[in-house]
Amino acid sequence: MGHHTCCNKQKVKRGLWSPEEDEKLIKYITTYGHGCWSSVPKLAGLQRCGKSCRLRWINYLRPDLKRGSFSHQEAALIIELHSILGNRWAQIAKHLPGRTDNEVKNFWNSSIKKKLLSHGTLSDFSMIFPNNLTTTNPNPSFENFYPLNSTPINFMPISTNSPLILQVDHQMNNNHLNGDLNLNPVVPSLINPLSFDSITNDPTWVNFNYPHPQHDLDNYNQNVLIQGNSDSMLTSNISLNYTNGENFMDSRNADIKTHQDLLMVRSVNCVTILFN
DNA sequence: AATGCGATCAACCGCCGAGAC
DNA sequence: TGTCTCGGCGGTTGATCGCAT
Repeated sequence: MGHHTCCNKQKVKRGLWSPEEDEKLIKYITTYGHGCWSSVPKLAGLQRCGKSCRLRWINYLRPDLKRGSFSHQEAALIIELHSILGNRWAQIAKHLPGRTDNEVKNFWNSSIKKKLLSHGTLSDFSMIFPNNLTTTNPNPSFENFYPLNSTPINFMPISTNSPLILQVDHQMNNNHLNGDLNLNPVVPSLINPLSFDSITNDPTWVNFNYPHPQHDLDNYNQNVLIQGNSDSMLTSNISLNYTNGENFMDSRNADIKTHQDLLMVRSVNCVTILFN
C-alpha cells in the first residue's frame, strides 16, 4: 500500500542514494533521456522505483540546479509568491530558476514559517536574514514603509500603471467594497496583513530584477489566485510575455516596462531593506 | 569529550488528475 | 464509463549536522 505499481514489480532499494547509483542515473538520463520513468530503473540498472529515480533527478542530479543558500531576492520572491499562491510549491519554484519545489518548501518550513509562528508577523526581515541587513535604513521594518494606520495593504494604491495590476486591484477593491469577499492573506492566522503581505500582491513583482532564462519565460502564462479566508476565490487570468530579465510585456496592452518601472513603492522599500 | 537538542534537507508517502485502453 | 498506469504535487518523516551545555 502506498507504493506505485512500478515499485511493486520488483524489490526496490530505499533511502539515501549512493554515488554509484547517482552515476548510473546520470549516465543513463544524459544518454537516453528519462522517457518513461517507470522503465528508467531497469534500463539504468538501478534497484529503485521510477518515482524515486525521477525525484532524485529532479531534486538533486539535474545539471541546471542552483545549489546553496537562497539569495535575498529569492527569499523575498518566495514570500511574495506564497502570499499569492499559498503552498503551491511547484508553482512558486517555477519562478525560481534552478530551484526545486522541495527546496522552496524546505526553505519556507525551516527559515520562514517557524519565524512567522514565533513572531506572528514578518515585521522585520532581519528574522530571516539576521546577518545581512545593513544600517542604511535605520528602521528596516515593513511597518516603517507601510504605517500601521495606513490603508490595508491589499487595497493600497500602487504606483505602476500596469493594466494587470490595476485589474487585480480593481477587482479586489470592488469585492472589498461590496463586502462579498474578505481578502485576507493566504495565511491570515499567521501573518499580520499589514506587514508580511505588504511586500506586494502585485503579480508582476515576480519579474523584479531577476534573470529569468528565456526558455522559462516565453509565452508564460500565469494564473493568479487571490485567495480569501472564505470559500470565495478571486481568479485573475493574466498572460505575461517576458522578453528578458529586465523587461516584460503585458500582453493586454503590450506595455514594455523596465524592472525599474515595475518597482512599486512596496517592493522598492523591500529591496531597500535587503540590499542597502 | 560526551550528550542533547534544534535545524536542515533528502527522500518517502499518499493522493490526485490526465491519458490510454 | 470504468479501470489502470503514470507523472506530479504537497505533506511528512527521519538521518545527519552543528551548536550549546
